[in-house]
Amino acid sequence: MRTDNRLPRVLHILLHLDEIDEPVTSERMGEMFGMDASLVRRTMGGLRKHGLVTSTKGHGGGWHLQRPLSEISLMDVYIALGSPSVFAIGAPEPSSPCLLEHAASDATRAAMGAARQVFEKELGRVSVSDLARNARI
Amino acid sequence: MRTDNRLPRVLHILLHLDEIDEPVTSERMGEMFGMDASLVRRTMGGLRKHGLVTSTKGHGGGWHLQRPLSEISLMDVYIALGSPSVFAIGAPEPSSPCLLEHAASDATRAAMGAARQVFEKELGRVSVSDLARNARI
DNA sequence: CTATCATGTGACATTAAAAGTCACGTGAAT
DNA sequence: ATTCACGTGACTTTTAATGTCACATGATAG
Repeated sequence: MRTDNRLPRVLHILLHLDEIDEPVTSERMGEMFGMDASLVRRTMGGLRKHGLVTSTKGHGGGWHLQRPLSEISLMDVYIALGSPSVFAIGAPEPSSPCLLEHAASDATRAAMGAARQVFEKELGRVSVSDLARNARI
Repeated sequence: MRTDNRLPRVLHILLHLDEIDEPVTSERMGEMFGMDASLVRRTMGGLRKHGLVTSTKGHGGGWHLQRPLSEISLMDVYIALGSPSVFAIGAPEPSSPCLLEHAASDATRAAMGAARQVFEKELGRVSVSDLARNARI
């Protein structure tokens, strides 16, 4: 399985976006972060739909923040990315009515559920501006 | 990325293995669990290396448990599978010395680390025989 | 008005790792 | 000696993220 690295990448983008006053084009972001401009648009598009950023077309257009970073939690970003699945391991729906298979699936899921809760709680209590503050120390 | 379903699958196998007195061949396991016999051998081989099961060759050979299920925690099984990576999301090593990129990576990793700890703790406090007990209720 | 800039998006190519398959070597029991 | 069963290298298949390309859409400048 290939890991989904969008969360840290988007956080990085947002942190820089906050330091630039004028709108930033996808093209420029692509150069800054080593991404294809089209991929930038696609990724940022998710954030736009969730009200984190806005985009303007035409001359002088580009991306800018819609809310201050202090009002965006890492969890908001994670959700805006579509709440990608956290786990590389899984427990598929049991393929048989076998109770032992169910027990094995359930136990695996229980551990994953507990881990997921912690993951989301951690993301929820940190704002993107907290990261900027940490970086400055 | 495709999810790694080996943990629940192997737990299921171990639970059945405990209910069969004679050694079970890979061939038979393959039929029981819808796997290629070769894949069974490969998967169980990991468990053998960690002392959870043993295998015998030749007539009447096959797989059997080396320890009672009450002495095997889900964490033992997870480790025997090679401690596969838990997460489908990730934070790669920062590609630049940019402090903001580091902060973004670190925050993501911190949440993942907390989640991983909980995942492993949950696995550690459940034995495979606990699953059998749950299934019987 | 039209040329240019920039986003929006469908379609396709690439990549990475699990899962699955095949073939054959090794060793044990009859 | 034959059959059974594991052990394992090498390969193919599968799946979803990632990345790329081309072009439509809409906004601004002059």
